[in-house]
Amino acid sequence: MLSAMKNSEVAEILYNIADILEMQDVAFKPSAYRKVARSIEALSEDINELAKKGKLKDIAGVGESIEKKLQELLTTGKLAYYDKLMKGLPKHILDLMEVPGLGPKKIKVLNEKLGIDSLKSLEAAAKAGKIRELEHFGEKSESEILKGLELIKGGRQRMLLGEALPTALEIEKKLKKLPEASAVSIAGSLRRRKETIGDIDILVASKKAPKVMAFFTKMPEVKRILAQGPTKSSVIIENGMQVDLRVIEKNFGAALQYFTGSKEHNVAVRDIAIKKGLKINEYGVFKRKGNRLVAGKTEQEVYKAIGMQCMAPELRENAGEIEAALKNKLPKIISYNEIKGDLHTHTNYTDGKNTIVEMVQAAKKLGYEYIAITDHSRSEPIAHGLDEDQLLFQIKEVKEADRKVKGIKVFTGSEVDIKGNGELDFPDEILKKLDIVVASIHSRFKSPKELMTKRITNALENEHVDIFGHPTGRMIYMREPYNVDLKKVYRSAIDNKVAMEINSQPKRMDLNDVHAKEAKEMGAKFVINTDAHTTSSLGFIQLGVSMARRGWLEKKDVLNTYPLKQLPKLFRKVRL
DNA sequence: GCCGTTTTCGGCCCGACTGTTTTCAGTCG
Repeated sequence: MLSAMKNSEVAEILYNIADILEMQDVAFKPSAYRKVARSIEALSEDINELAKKGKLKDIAGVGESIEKKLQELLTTGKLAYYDKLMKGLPKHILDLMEVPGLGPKKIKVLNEKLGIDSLKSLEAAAKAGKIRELEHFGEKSESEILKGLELIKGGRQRMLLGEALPTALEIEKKLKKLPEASAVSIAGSLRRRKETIGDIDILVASKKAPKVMAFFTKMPEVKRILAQGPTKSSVIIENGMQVDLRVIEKNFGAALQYFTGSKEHNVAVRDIAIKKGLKINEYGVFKRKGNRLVAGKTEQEVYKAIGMQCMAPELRENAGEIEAALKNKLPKIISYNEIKGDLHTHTNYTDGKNTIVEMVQAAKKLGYEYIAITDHSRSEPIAHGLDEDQLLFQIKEVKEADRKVKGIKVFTGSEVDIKGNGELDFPDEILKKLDIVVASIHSRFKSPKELMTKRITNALENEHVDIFGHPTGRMIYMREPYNVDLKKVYRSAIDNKVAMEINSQPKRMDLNDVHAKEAKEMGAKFVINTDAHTTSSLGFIQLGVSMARRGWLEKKDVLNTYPLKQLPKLFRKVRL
């Protein structure tokens, strides 16, 4: 049987088509294909589902011709048009698109003049000094190509939000101290709190751009300057991250809106502006006739000028927020200070680093009203999972900590392993002694979809389970999510009053934004937890909240935003 | 190839930076 194509695979083929057409000097079609590719990447639904419902044309940018091609691709796994385009082409030539600074046009020249058709032949030609001899290329382009090739070999990938954010905040802080800077903000995907970040974007308002640029490019952590102009500079800092700085003189709001993106969001926003006879760029909102400035000081002003509600950066992905903002129907998404407690934490009883009391005191310091101690169960030998006796012993100590540390409620709990057969790692008479039970998968990740789905729904049907921990099991860049029918899992969680976890570990961030939004639309409830193994990682909660915000979750959807005294209504075993 | 409260034909988001030119094309975000 033909295995279904993923949205990302379909998008990649469309991107490839666009690149090939551009090499052939075909006008406008490339951007048409790219637009559809971007729409498909941003879809929250499986494109195969859309195809089944005959709704491919609902995808932005899809017309008759591309609809037919998508149908062919999704039903047969092949696309004659694409094969035909690829036929006359060297097999690996599209790999060259990965080299920074090379696009379809330059690749075409390299291929025609030097016969370059792969990364390997590109490197050989560059090292032999042949590229500098080409028209419109020079020594500099040649050495940039070699640097680019090194970068690809190093496999530099996007960094995790949890890694990029602290670095960016440091740099932002330094820039804020400059007397020449009247406003400073992180922008780009980092401001939108995407789970992975390509590079750090920072925006500064200043009338003395050269001074700001000089300070920025001379910061001690700068290792290499990639570009430096009067309004834009790019550097690589010592930990390998790329940081881009933009300086603008005025209308900070317009610039911030522009550089926050996403690109898809901005294209859609500009489209609306055009229809209203307006033009939006980083300098402001202008009347198309006469070029008169009508807005730009703040982001609110920019959105208002085109008849939209202003929305949090986390929502700007062209995933429905534009339509909602036009109708004044944006959700009131959860704020960063509304979490009242953490319901998934570990201690040195298992693989955590701190004692129960240390964890409790750290939670109190964050202003929490409650915390649950949920160490691993016995099936987790790697994490030194507790057996029944050890757990019973720990329960006593947790209760003691609850009495000892005033001003915060400490719940007993466990992160119970869901075994291969869907049974839980502790019997019911143990589970019912606990206030909070988090059920999670830690083994047999490769179970087939049906089995995995059944395994999970079985576990969620146990009346003692409160939370389904890190629901997809993915680890960013390290482990794919397990194969599971998530809709059935959400349904089971809703029916059994189990909350879906948004796990805030930087590598997990699980559920992610798209899944959380889907689950919410079906009626699921959530908890945002850190799964902290140290006192300091309780701070990861901010990452989980950002994921929830990106998933359009509101305060009422997230159970650990409720005050302590309401918890017995929300969780079955919690007693105060 | 797509799309329509400027249009069913004739437009397509837009500006900065780079390297190569000597006024600009390509790339990037």
